[in-house]
Amino acid sequence: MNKKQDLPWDNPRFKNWIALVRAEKAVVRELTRLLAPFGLKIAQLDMLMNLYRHPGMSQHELARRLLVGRSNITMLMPQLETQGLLRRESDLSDRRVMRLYLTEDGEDLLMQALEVYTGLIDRVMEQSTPAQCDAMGDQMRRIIDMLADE
Amino acid sequence: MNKKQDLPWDNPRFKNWIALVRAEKAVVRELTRLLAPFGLKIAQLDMLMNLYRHPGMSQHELARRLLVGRSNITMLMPQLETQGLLRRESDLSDRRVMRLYLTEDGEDLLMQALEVYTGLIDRVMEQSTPAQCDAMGDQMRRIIDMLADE
DNA sequence: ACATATTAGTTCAAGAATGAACAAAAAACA
DNA sequence: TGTTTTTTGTTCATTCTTGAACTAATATGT
Repeated sequence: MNKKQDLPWDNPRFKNWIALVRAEKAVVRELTRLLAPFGLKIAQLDMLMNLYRHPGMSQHELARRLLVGRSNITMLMPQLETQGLLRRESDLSDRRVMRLYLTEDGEDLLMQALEVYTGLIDRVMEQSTPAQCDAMGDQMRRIIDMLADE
Repeated sequence: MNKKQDLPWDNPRFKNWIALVRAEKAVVRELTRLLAPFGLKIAQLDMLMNLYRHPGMSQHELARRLLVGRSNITMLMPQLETQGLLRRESDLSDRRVMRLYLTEDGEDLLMQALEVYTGLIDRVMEQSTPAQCDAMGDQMRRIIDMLADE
């Protein structure tokens, strides 16, 4: 009922969520711009970051962690492999899985790109106090847990 | 220098930002799922929402507001028009611009979809107190302002 | 052991989003 | 007025992402 009265724009929660989406989009845009000189896209940087932290990850694990389809990983592999940023090795104990490792070049490029990334995030997050920033992060982690589907 | 010591994962700001990105992605995933029964995609819902608030918007204004390219709007138009959700009228005083208006059907569908959308956001935002939620929204708006490019 | 799941990765076709190049209309300016 | 710039929207080629169908390898259950 009351269709006109409870429009979402009057709902603080909704308005704040929309702000979050727009902020995220703006940062993604800027990050894309900053990464271009490295020949890297965000999706690729995400992969490198995850492989740095968890060397030997399988493609399936990587896909799950990045919230993308398995086929997406397959499609992105050739680029990263021919760029020499990572290498794939068949797992000997389970011949279905491919284990992924950064190369030296991949690690070097990652470090350079991360400096740009953290620089941007620092600038962005300086808009808030550390306490606010942490509170926001906690909120986000609660949301992630709530929607975790498995 | 100190490459290993200032890794971004030890940086609270960075960690919190990553959480935000993951939370946003999770919500987008869930929303996509919830909108499927309406035959709507998020991009289309965004357009309907903006046209509801600002009837008669031009495609260019809409693109800027949604942070997408102008061509993107052009490509999405045929779907929404043949679905009968909106109509386009040439502006008489400036024959370059197309003015966009929701149809009755578009408005009806929008209201139904918005109920689902706000329901999800309410559930998601219930993870925080109203004050925390507002604080987060303020942070996001500061970020948007900071990155506003024009 | 053997038939039946399930799982990892690939292939393929389709849908979205982008940016560059373009046409038409309007604005700016001389 | 007439020329040049800007602006609006479209077209097109390209890239990214997805999901379904498929193969090969492993698990499960009897």
